[in-house]
Amino acid sequence: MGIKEEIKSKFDNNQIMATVNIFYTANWLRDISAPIYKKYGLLSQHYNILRIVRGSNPKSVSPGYIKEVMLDKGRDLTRLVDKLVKLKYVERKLCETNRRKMEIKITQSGLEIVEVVEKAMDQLYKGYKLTEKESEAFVPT
Amino acid sequence: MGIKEEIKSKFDNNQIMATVNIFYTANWLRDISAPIYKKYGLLSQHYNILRIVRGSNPKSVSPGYIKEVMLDKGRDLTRLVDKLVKLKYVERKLCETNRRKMEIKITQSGLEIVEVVEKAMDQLYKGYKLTEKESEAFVPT
DNA sequence: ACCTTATATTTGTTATCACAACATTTGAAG
DNA sequence: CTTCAAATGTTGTGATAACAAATATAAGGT
Repeated sequence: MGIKEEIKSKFDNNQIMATVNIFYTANWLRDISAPIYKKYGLLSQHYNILRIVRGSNPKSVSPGYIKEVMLDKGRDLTRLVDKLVKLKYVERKLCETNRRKMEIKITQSGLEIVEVVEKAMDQLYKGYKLTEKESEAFVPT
Repeated sequence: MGIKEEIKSKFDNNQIMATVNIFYTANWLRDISAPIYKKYGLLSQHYNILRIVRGSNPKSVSPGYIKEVMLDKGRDLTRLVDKLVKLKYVERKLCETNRRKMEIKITQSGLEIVEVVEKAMDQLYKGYKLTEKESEAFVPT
């Protein structure tokens, strides 16, 4: 195998190993995060939605918008939001001007819960270590 | 804010952004991989199990062992294996010497299917681009 | 107005996840 | 030998994921 092929093969191999490790790391992150969300009866996706809805507060947002910007594409958004409604973290009502749309708005207790979870997550993130190399490599440029 | 705090804060921030991006990347990888698995009636976890079982072939392995080494901790291993048994990709029988254990062994068609999926995944991996920096950063040293 | 197509979200269904409870077998202490 | 804790898997159950189909509204053309 010539030098070029060798480099290429090394790169392919790195790419595959990296892919595996990304899966592994993401699963690990999910597993250490889940208990925190769970403490408040949420999934990471609920938290993600709450942050999105908070981001536009006091304007309300539509499910379609949420779906667009979610980290993990919300394939079952209606029922995720159902739960947040039931927990009274968001309110949902028909849009007056376009009756196909729903308007979703975060409540006061929604705001409070996001903040609490946010702090817990910050603590968690401080507790684990990505190497600086890993962190920097994964910050989009 | 002094220079030290600034650096630390930058690092914290990088770490959080990296974390978000790992989630994002992992979800993306999952989404582009899923259709390939699906084509053969599998989930990524099934594929992961098949590769593990193949790894020990012709020796058989126990569910406990699979659980240990799986990328995504198999929380419901029995039923994941159930499906592989139903598809005739593995065989499962009681261990003679320790009747608490099960012995799981890959079949010929299991071997074939892994190889096919493996090739499809290789093709996929060649089609997308992690930067070299990303790949290298995520190869464990 | 009426028909067709596009948009926005919900619902139905099957399979899977997550977690706890259960069952069986083993090994070891008394 | 009997009893009991640990090891190993399985099963039950409610919640969620994935995907297709259904509903409802809007918009545009004729």
